Amino acid sequence: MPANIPDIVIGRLPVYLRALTRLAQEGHEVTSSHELGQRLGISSAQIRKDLSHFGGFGKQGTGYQIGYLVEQLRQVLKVDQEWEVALVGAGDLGSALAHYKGFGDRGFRIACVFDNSPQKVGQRLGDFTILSTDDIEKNIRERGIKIAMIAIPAEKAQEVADRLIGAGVRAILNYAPINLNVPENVRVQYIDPVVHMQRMTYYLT
Amino acid sequence: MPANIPDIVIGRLPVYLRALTRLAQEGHEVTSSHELGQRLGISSAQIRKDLSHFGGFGKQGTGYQIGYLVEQLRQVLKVDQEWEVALVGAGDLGSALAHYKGFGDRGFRIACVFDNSPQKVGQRLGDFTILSTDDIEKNIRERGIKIAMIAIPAEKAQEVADRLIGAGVRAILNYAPINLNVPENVRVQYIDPVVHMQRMTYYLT
DNA sequence: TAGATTGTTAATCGATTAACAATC
DNA sequence: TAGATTGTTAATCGATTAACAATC
Repeated sequence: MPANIPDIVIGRLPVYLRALTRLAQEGHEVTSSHELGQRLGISSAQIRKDLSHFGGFGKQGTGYQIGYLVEQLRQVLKVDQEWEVALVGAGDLGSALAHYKGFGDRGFRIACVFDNSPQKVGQRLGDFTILSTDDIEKNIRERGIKIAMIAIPAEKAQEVADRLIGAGVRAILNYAPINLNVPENVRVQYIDPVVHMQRMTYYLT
Repeated sequence: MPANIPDIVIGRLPVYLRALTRLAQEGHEVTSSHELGQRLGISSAQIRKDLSHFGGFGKQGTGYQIGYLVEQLRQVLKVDQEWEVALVGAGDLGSALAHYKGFGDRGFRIACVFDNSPQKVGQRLGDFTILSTDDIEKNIRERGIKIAMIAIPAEKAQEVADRLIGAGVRAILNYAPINLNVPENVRVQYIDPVVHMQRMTYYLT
């Protein structure tokens, strides 16, 4: 396991993995840095450089065996296993996430769903029974869950994050439109559709 | 309007804007690059440099008037107006987006919702009547819509994107787990929860 | 062999940070 | 005035790209 890989490189690997999986679905068995780069709109040199941090996965003259490269990237990203994920928030967005079928074959499985509304606690949501947010610590700790998704209003997000982290969570996907303050051994990714759209309006005439 | 601002700078402005709005909600009237940087986990120098691309918004010794800075950033990002947004896909995720209350005061309003399922077309979804995807071109063009959200399966996403773009859309928020090929005058932002989580598992022990 | 493509090095390009004069 | 903080310059740091020997 090589050390000190730039985070920006790590950030591109899941995109490569997704594109490679799709190439495989389309029946391709081999690809090249040029082909992949063209699909993703990035340079072939960048792809080769990124991959070379982890080893030589290709062959001169022919390129990359897609199946093999997918396997290697899964290992690098540690998604050659299934991570249990906690979901906090059973509103519209939380429900959509709970029903989403796309986690399983990419390394994740929602393991429990929390909500703080007494009306919702005990109700079924897809395959889950909604648990009280009071039970976050107990459940997270017992199952050893390291990853959580936060899909609640901004006002409660920091408090919930603190509790998740206290219970052992080390990676948070935050849908609440607010920045979280977390210790440096905890990683956060943000999804806020408005932030993403505001980033594009600048370029509209 | 200054030219040639790095895109990475543009990408941070919505995050600044969100944090400033929250500071205002909390009752602050003034802030500094240090305070804002601390909240966001970035350096004060970066914030000052980023803002300085667009003008001197602060005052030595005292910092930034939050209300004024919010106003200026909204202008820079062109979200001092309300953009009409088309939503394609009325599944779980599309429904969650259609019901989301957080667009309005940040510059966006969903204007129409499309789905290709005959069962759904004509049904109500929140304030909308679901339209057939066959009518995408007509509606987008008539209303002059420039922004769209795609919340459909990967298989149909490229085709829908092509049609949206053909009808005049110039910015796409893509929730489908696939890379889109678009002309260079069209901007795309990607939201794929799995990609975001795979970016974090690398760091988990 | 001839053509293609990798992995890697060096050069270029761009972004971040440190530092400080200006000034509120 | 004294303390604080901006806007900006120069220095540092890091990422991307170009180029090519190696080799399939």
